[in-house]
Amino acid sequence: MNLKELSQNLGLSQTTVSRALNGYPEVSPATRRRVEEAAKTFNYSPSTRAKGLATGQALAIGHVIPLSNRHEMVNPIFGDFIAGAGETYSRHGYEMILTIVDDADERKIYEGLKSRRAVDGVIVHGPRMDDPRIALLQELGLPFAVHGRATGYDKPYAWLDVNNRSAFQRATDFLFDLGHRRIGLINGLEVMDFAHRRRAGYEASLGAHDVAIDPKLMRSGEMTEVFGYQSTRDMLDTENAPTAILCSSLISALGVRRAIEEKGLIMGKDVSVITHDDALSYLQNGDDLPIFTATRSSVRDAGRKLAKMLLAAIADPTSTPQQQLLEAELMVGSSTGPAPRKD
Amino acid sequence: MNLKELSQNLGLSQTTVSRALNGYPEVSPATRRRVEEAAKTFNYSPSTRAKGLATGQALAIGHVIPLSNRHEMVNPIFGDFIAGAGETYSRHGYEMILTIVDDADERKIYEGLKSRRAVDGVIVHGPRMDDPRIALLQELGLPFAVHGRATGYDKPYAWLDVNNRSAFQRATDFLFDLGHRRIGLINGLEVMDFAHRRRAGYEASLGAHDVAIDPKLMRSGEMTEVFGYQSTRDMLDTENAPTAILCSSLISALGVRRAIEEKGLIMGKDVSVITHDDALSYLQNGDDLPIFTATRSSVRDAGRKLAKMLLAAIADPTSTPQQQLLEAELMVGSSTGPAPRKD
DNA sequence: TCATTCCCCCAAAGCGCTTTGGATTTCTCT
DNA sequence: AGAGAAATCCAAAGCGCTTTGGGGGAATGA
Repeated sequence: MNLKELSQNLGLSQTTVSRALNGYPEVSPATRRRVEEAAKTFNYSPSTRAKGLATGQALAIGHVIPLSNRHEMVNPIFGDFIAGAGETYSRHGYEMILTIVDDADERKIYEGLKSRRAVDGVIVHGPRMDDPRIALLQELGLPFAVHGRATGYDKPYAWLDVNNRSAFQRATDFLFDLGHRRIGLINGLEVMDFAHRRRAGYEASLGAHDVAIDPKLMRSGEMTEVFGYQSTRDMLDTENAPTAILCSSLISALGVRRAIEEKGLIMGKDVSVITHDDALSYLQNGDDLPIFTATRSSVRDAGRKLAKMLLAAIADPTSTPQQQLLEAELMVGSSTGPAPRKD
Repeated sequence: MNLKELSQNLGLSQTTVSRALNGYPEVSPATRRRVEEAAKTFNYSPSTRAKGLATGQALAIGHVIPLSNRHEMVNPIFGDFIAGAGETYSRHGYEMILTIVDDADERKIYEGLKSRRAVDGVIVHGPRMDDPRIALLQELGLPFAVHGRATGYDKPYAWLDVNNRSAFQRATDFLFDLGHRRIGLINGLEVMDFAHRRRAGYEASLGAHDVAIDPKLMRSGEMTEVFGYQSTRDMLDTENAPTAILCSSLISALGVRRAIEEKGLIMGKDVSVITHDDALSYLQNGDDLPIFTATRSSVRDAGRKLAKMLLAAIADPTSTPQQQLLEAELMVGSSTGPAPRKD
């Protein structure tokens, strides 16, 4: 069923039917009702492509997901983020177009998206330090919004980020308050902007407490369970082992716990652990009371908000770019406790 | 830059330029080269929408992701599957359109996709027992391919599935061979077809070894870490505790291990564990040598294959539906060992 | 040389929608 | 009742592409 058939069926012109369906005022309420009912019974909805051609809009948002640098790792965050964003899109009649690329082809992908007029805007995932994509998109004139920020790029652009720095600073402060002085950091890849900021927060707290930064207590890598495990095991094996560990992801935190328990130590007593928790639907931090003390911020919620932001920017291209900094909440669980006294 | 401008620029008609770019024979090699170069320098690529309108194709595949029944859980599999499928699509010039829905709205979504002519076909994720979507899609005449199968629907349709039944039967057999007789099953939600089949395999093996099915040894739920942990803890607390556990996901397996170790038992010695492993990029089962003994099948690879299958079905709608059953490989790790002797 | 076949190329129609610029009809007011 | 304003509706153009149905020129064969 297309517009033509529907309008013939109703004995109206295509113009009138189109207007009735799109809420234009030049149509009597009676006619509008009639049209809407017919559309429903015939199960008519306008062809996205034709509509897009006519209006010059794509009614679609692109998500370009980078495969983490040659590690072939798909960001585990991504499913939940998408779920959040998708909600917003469908409420506004937009479609979500996904592209998975390895970093090398990114430029081509964005250019293609632009020149094919396939999307009205894009969400940038996983910004890295000095990420070239932001300049590229600005140059292309393709509306965009970034999940995170890119240190090193200073012109204004739309982004939404968790305050990673303050979250990790606060978490570290919390450990100091508990009496810990040797605190390890198991971080994500530090080319990723978020990891860089987390480390900055961690180091700021160390500085504020007059504790020297010890490279032996810092690890950076893809945040897998195994990575958390190995890093922790190695740190605990050193002679001046940390009494607390800060960890960048719940997945690696599972590995951290494993290493601790394998050593016969008790998490929350011998070694304290704080992790960041993205509130992923398939990786809950305990049922009601959290297992891990965590800095928590829902990535799904971030998806919802960032999508809304991008749609607003598309609707009014002249507006100044929105920026939103979410504060993570510190949830105290059973993985932290007072530093063990040296005997 | 659009076709018209490009052709004027070249002093050719739109027809010729279009033909040159699409590989039609009625164009001299010299002209073709000239056109291709111009297209490259002007960064021209045809508008997807216009092309779609003209050809009647959408050049897009829809993925409709169900939010797991009122649990709001995004399938953790999904990121890796999509990554695999995306590869195939982009190689064939297709776009991937994602829609996230909760089960109630599914029908509307598929109807909308069809009537808006937004996609040329869809991938069905997470089929459940007697899944109504398959009949619906067949009725709508929208090409589709299923990741998994739906028990209870008997007409032929395109699918790709892991042989879950044989995998779990084999895994259970393996445990019997090691001398285990009390074997627990920690399964996914049994409305999901895959979980049903896994259970069937498990039960078949029990039957073949003359061991009665004990409901106390079987759990079914969303496969989170916490679920694995609690189920295992509960089972180990009973007086006739299992000496081996079969688990449906690596995530829950982490919880299984935690429960075992918390009890002061050793995995692979006191309690053996076999898990299914989807080879997710962010959840590797050890680095080189696997930690868990596992039935392994790459979900990313499944994505690649199923996408290819769907594209083939779209290219030739008259062909009979392809079906592909992948065998999971049993990888022996350190989580299994001979059954402890009763003293 | 002329007719025939290829080779290249083109004008124009059509895909399904929105939107501009009227054309009718119905109201409203004097 | 008659004129101007409102209220409804319509025909046709246009979005950017593909594709049908030729058309003219060069090459080929007799």
